Amino acid sequence: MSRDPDSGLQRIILDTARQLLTTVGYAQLSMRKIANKIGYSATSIYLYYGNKDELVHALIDEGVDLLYEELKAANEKSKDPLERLRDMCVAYIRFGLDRPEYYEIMYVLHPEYITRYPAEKYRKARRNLEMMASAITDGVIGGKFESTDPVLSANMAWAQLHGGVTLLSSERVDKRFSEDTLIRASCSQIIRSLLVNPKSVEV
Amino acid sequence: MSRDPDSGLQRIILDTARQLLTTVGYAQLSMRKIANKIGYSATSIYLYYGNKDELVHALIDEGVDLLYEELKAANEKSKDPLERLRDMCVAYIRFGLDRPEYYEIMYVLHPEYITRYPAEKYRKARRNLEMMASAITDGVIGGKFESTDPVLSANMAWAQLHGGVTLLSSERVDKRFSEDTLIRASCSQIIRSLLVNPKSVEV
DNA sequence: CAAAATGATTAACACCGTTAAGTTAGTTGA
DNA sequence: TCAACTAACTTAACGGTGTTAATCATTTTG
Repeated sequence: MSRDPDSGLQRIILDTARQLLTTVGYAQLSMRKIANKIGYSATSIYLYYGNKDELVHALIDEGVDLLYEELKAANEKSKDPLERLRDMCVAYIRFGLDRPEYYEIMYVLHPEYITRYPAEKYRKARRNLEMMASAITDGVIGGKFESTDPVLSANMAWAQLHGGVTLLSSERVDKRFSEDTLIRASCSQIIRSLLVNPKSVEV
Repeated sequence: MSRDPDSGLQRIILDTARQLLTTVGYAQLSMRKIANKIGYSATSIYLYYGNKDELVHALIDEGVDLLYEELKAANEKSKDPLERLRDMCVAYIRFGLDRPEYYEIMYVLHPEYITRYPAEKYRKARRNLEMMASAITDGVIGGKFESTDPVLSANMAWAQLHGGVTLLSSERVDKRFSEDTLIRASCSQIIRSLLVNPKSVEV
């Protein structure tokens, strides 16, 4: 399984899987559908991916990179830790709402699934959280933020963001509030919880 | 479908479905397994539940009631809005972690699923959030809390709690932090975001 | 040239939700 | 009493799923 990454068919499989994922969603993504679409038999996929897990893990990988790029761009837009954090929060939620299929396989799918996710890839996924943690740390150093444990704070921020994304995109949240209202509220909630002087709520 | 709720077999089906849900989890819950366990054919279930959705919705219903009882108990333990809210937050997270299968079908499962969830049941599910909102409102009236929109604040709190539950129970969260640490941090995060005077962080 | 490796296939297994048709037993009404 | 009807349940089947084993060409290598 998983031989030369560029051996033609493997790339085609991954491309088709990605396309199906983003069009019909994970629930409708099947080995047979991928195979049909490219004119191969379903079992051919198993020559390049040991099982469906491996294939989805490859897609998760892409999602992690995609999110990383978004977060990095947000993080580099400004020098101010507060703005960096705020922009990253917005970028995170936007990613979750704009690419729900990626978000689903990355962060929503069954725990069983993620258990089998290789440890090395785990580390890459953690970069994203670390980037937020370092913005918080910078804010603390700069005296604008207050946090006894920036990593814990980053995890709390993540929980807030993740909860927001999932409740929003599953339409479980109160429809009286617009998407924009909820995004703003989430971000200012996170920022305010870190500010030394929360009176300045110009988020 | 869904005739007399107490027509014997219907109850047995629901009981067995619940038992399978809590033992093997939703992913392993199938019509055929339920049927096998009670010695009937799978199609017999369709005499009492139109499809798997209906059956799962009945289970979701139970979960909603279960959570409601927990939240109500927490809400009635004290008169102080802050304590009420704090206890409800803890109760919510505990429910999510102690009954992950219920929590999954209630709040994690595919959006498609919840779309088909009947509107009347939706209302019942909303009671839970309203109870938190009213504790916040009481806190605002009492002058301890600050919130321009208690319902929005309740939704933010919910997002934080939901994010915490899902990240924790899917073990996506940093393992350096104990479950207890994360629960405490989530709750104090929520409370602090509402306090007029956040200096008193004795949560 | 024969042997081995490569890349793909077909057939099959064991599941899944669901539908249609059939069976069996019990009740009702003329 | 006996035919008609109804309720409760079953079997068979459809189309779908992930996955494995066996097979068949084709190409590469010794």
